[in-house]
Amino acid sequence: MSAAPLRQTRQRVAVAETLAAAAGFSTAQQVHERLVARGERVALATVYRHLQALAESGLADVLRTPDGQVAYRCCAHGQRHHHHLVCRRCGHTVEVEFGTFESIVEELAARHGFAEVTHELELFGICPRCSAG
Amino acid sequence: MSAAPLRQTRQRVAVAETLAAAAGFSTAQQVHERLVARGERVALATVYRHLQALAESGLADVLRTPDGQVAYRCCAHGQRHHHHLVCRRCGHTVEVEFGTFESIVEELAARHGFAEVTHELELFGICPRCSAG
DNA sequence: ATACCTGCAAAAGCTTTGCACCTAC
DNA sequence: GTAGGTGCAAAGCTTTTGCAGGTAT
Repeated sequence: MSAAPLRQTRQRVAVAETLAAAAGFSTAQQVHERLVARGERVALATVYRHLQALAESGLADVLRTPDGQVAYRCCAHGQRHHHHLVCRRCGHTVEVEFGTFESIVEELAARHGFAEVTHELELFGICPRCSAG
Repeated sequence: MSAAPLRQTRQRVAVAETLAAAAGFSTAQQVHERLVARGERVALATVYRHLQALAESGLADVLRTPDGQVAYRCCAHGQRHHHHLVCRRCGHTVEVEFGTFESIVEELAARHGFAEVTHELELFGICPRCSAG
């Protein structure tokens, strides 16, 4: 019934470390590229599997890039739901929390009688660094 | 330089009508299905092309479903940016506008020095009708 | 007549899956 | 020793694209 225990493999560690080291969001492909560049040999399919696992266990955030890829980001904060401001150019990410917004969503869902409402807010822009360059 | 004039074809009308008739968001595949069911013969590729065109010209909203498909919805409101509360089960959609939110986003982007910020808020839940059933 | 549009089919991505082998426990 | 993990390759999906023929204007 409970989930099977996860094994500590070279690949699992490598994927988790690579994701953790990244500043913003990374796609499976990007994580794989970095691993290869680092000299680690990990199959792309394995990267996909680990990223999914990380997301499911709540250790990573998931979002979809505007062009449809799935991107993951190591999630330092525990349970706290938060949003992101992502630079379209360099991927630099600012983590954002604003209670005001959360409560607006709740109030809104209630007003329309919607249940089990999940919300995902994506903000894409150009960060100050890229604007300057 | 300017866009070529759009021709009034059977397919264009059929796709636009089908999208307009739908209550919530529709994917290209769904629109195509409905067309076929209605007896219209339109190629899937053509549906994709028209939906993209509708979105580009601002006549349709675009969003990505949680599983990665692109969904479109006929957009009655002109320029006004708005968001949606979408039923995960039946697709029933409520159009939502809340100025408070828009200003929060602007203030937030400014605070972090981000430029050209676009935002998309997706709310998925179970609508009252489906909850009752 | 001439752009533009359509259909078909193939290609292109990203992601998932099947299966035999491997390895942490 | 065994259950879970991995690699490889193939399949699955949605979406895009090339091209020859069709059609509004």
